[in-house]
Amino acid sequence: MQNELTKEMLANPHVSVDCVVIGFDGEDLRVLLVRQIGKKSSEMAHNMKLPGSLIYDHEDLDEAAQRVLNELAGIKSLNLIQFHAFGSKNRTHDPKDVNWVEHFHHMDRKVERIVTIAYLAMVKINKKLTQLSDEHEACWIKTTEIGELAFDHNQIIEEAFLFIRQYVASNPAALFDLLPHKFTAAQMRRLYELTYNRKMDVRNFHKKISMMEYIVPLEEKQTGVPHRAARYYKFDKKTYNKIHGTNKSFKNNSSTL
Amino acid sequence: MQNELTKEMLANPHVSVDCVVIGFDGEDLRVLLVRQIGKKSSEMAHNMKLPGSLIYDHEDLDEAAQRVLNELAGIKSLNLIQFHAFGSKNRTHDPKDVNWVEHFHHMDRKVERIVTIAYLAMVKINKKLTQLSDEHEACWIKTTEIGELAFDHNQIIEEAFLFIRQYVASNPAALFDLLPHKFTAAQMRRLYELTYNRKMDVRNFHKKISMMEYIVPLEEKQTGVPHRAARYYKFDKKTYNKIHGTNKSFKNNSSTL
DNA sequence: GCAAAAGTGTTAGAAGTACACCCATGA
DNA sequence: TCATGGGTGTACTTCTAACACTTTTGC
Repeated sequence: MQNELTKEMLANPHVSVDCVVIGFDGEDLRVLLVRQIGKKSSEMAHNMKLPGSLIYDHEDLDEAAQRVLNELAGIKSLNLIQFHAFGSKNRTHDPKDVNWVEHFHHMDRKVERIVTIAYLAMVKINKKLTQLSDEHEACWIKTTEIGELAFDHNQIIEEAFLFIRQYVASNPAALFDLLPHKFTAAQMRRLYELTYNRKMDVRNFHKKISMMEYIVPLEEKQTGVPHRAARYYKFDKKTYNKIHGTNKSFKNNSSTL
Repeated sequence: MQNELTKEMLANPHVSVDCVVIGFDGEDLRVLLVRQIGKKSSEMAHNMKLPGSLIYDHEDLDEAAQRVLNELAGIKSLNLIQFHAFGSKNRTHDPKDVNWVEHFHHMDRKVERIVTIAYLAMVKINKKLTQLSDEHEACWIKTTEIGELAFDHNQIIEEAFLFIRQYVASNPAALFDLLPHKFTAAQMRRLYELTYNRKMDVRNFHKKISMMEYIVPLEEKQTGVPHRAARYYKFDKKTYNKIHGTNKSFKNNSSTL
C-alpha cells in the first residue's frame, strides 16, 4: 500500500530511517518487526526487519520516521527519539537486502551505501495496536526470540536497549509509556528489572512507589487470579510534570558530584 | 590542502559529518571552529563553521569524522562520539552555505538536502594542538563568544553540550579528557561547575576528590602565583578502569530505583 | 488447606549537603 | 601588610540495601 502512495516521490537513495518500537506485554519486552515484502517464510523470526524506509526529499528525518510507522504498522503520532546513525559501508553487504531496497522503492539504479538514522519509540501494546499490527503484517517479537534480521538491524536493536537505560535515567517518565494505563506494582517492577537487568527488592520497590506522588494507587484490583489480587496504579503525568519540570535546557539539572 | 587529497574520491552528496571538538582552557570551555574557505573576514566569530565534510563512498561515518579533523585541524586519532543526526530539509536554506559546499567539494550538480551526523570530541588544548590549529586556520572560540555559524551549527553545538551532561553521568572519566595531565582542584571544580551549570561547595568537592582513588595528588604545586600555591593532581586511568570496569554491556549497570 | 503471588517496617551504613575560618604567596 | 585564592572538619539529612513473615485468592 505504501508503494502506491509514495512511488511518485523522490527517494533519497543514501539516507533511511529505521524505527525500534518497543512494547511491554506485562512479562517481556517486545520489538515491532515487519516482513521483508516478497519474502514469505514459515519461520516467524526470519526474513524480518525493523520498520524503515529511505527518506523522501520533501520530509525531515523525524517526519520520515513518523511516516514509516504509519505506513508499515498503522501507528500515528507517537514520541520518537532519534538515538543513533548507522553508516558502515558494510551494512548493505547482503545482496538480498540490496535487492529488497531496490524492489521496494522501485529504484532504477544500484543501491550503494545507505546511512540510516535510527529512532526509538516506547509504546503500550494494546488491542488497537495489535489489531493495526496484524493488518500490516507487523508483529511483536520477544527480545529473547529475535532471529537474524536484515541489514544491521540486530545491532540497531542492541544499541536501542543500551540507549534506553541512559535515557530513562534522565527521563523517568519514559517507562510509563510502556506500561498499560492501569498497572500493578509487579508489572512495574518486572519492567524495571528488565531495563536495569537486576533483581529489585520487593519491599524497597513498594516504598519507592509510595513516595512517588505521580504514581497513584487506584481502588481497582485484579480479578480472577488464583492468589491475592494486586492493586492497580496509574501514572499521573500532570503531577509528574509539576515535580520534574518540562524543560530540557542546559540549566536546572542536578549532578552527583 | 585537503582538496588535493580528496578531489578524486566520490563524495556522497547527501551525507556529511560535523565534529564538535570541545576544549577547556582552565577557565572556559572552547569549541574548535574553522573558516568557510574563500571567506575572509576581519571579525573573528563570523563566517565560521564546525569542522565537517561530505562523506566519501569508501569510508564509514566514524572514519569520515576522523579524516575531517585530521584534514581541517591536524588532529589525529582521538575519541569521537557520534551524538546526533541533523537532517532538517531547511538546514541548507542559506545560499552561501550551499555555494560553499559546491565550491569546496568541486561539485557539478546542485546540492540538495544534506543529512549530517554530528560527532563530539573532548580534548586537552595543549601547545601541540594550538600550533596545529593555527597552521590550519582553525581556532578555539569560547562558548560564550560563538557568533552566528554556517548551516545549523549553532544548534549542533547546543545539542552537543546537552549531550555531554548525560554522557558524563555514565562516563565520569570523560571530563578528564578536557583537563591537562596535571590539574588543580580549582580547575577541576570549574569544569564541573560549567558542565553542570551550578556552583559546587569547595569543601565537599575536596572531600569527593580525596575519595576518588583514581585522582592522585602530586607533590608538585603551582609556582609564581600571587597566593597560596595549589596542589596538582593527575587522573589515573588504570585505577579508574579497575574500579569502573571497561565494559559497556547491557549488564552490570546500576540504577537509582 | 494448599499453592501462588501480594503486601508490609525496621535498621544500619553510605552518600550528600550546609556551613566559616586559617594558610601561603607575591606585590 | 594586604589582597588573593587554597585548603580544611563536623553535624545533619537523605538515600540505599538487607532482610521474613502474614494476607488473599482460586482450586
